[in-house]
Amino acid sequence: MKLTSKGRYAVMALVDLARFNNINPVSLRDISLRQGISLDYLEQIFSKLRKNEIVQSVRGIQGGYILNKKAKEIKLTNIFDAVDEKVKTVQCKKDSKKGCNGKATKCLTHNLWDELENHINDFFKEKSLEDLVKDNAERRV
Amino acid sequence: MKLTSKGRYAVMALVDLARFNNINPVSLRDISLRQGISLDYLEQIFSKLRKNEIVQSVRGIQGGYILNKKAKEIKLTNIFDAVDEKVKTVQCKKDSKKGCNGKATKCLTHNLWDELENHINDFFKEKSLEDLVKDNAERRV
DNA sequence: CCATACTTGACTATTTTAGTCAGGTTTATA
DNA sequence: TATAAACCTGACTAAAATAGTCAAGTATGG
Ligand code: FES
Ligand code: FES
Repeated sequence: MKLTSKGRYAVMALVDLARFNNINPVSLRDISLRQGISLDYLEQIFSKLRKNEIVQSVRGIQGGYILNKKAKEIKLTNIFDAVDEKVKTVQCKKDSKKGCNGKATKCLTHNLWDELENHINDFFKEKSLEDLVKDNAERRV
Repeated sequence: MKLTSKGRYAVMALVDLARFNNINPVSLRDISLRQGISLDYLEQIFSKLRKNEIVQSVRGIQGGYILNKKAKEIKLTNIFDAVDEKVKTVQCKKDSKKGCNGKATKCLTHNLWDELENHINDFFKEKSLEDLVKDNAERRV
C-alpha cells in the first residue's frame, strides 16, 4: 500500500499555500520552486482543488490561489477526495453483494479490509490543514 | 492508496489454511479452488511465507502447508512483511536526512506521512490470524 | 498591449502489478 | 518401483496505474 505523489503533492502544496495565505494569492510558480514539484503537474492538481472549492483562483499579474475556506475547516479527507486519491482496500464492489473473484458471497477477509479502510479514513477526517501548519511552525522554532 | 492483491491473497489464503489446520496439511490446489486465486500465483506467495517461517510445507502426495506458529502469534504485520507488502507513505529515504525532491531538509509534510504510516501499522500489529478466523466463524452462525 | 499566471486537454514514458509459463524435485502409496 | 500429487523456482509478460510532459489556449493588472 502506498501513497501516490498526487495526494502527497496536493497536501504539500496546500500547506505551503496556507502559510502565506491572508496576505496575497500564491502563484503555482512559487510553490513549484519552493517545493520542487513540476509546475504542469501542480496545474492539474489545482484545477481539481478549485473545482472542489478548496481553493479560489485569482487571474492576471500577481495572481495565484488562495484558500476558499478557513484552514481549520479543510480536512485531509476533503483534499484527497478532491484529487481522487482514494483509499481502496477491498477488491469487490462495495455496494454489490458479490465477493471478489466473482463469488456469490463476500470473501473471508472482506470485513477485515473494510475495517482497515475505516481506520485509515479516520486519520484523514481528523487532520486539518491548520493542524499541519501549526505542527510545522512549532518544529521550526 | 490501495492494497495490492498480493497482500490481500496472502491473508485470504492463510485464513483459509488456519481454518483447516490441526487436521491435515492443506494443499494450494484446494485453496486455489475455494478462494478463486491462481495456483501459480499462490505458489509464489507461499514460497515467501515459507521462507519467513509463517508456514511449513509437507511434500508429496497428501501434502500441503501447515501453520508454523499458533494462529494467535501470527499478526498481519508478519504476513505483510513476509510477502513484501509494505506500507509506504513517504517519498524520501527514511534513514537519510534529505527530503523528497532532493532538498536538504525534510519536506513540510514528512512528519504527517510518518504519523500516517504508524497509524496504519498499528492496525496490522494488533490483528492476528486467530482474530480473523474467529470473526469469520461468528459471522457464519 | 503584453507579460504574468491561470486553464484545459491530450499525450507518453516509466513503473508496478498481477499474473502466466515452463521446467523442475520430493514422496506416499498402489 | 512407477506414478501421480503436490511442492518449488525462476523467467517472462500483458495490462494497468502513475507521474508526469507538451501544446495551445484565456484572462487581467499595470
Ligand atoms: S474484498 Fe470484498 S469480497 Fe473479497
Ligand atoms: S516525504 Fe520525507 S521529506 Fe518529503
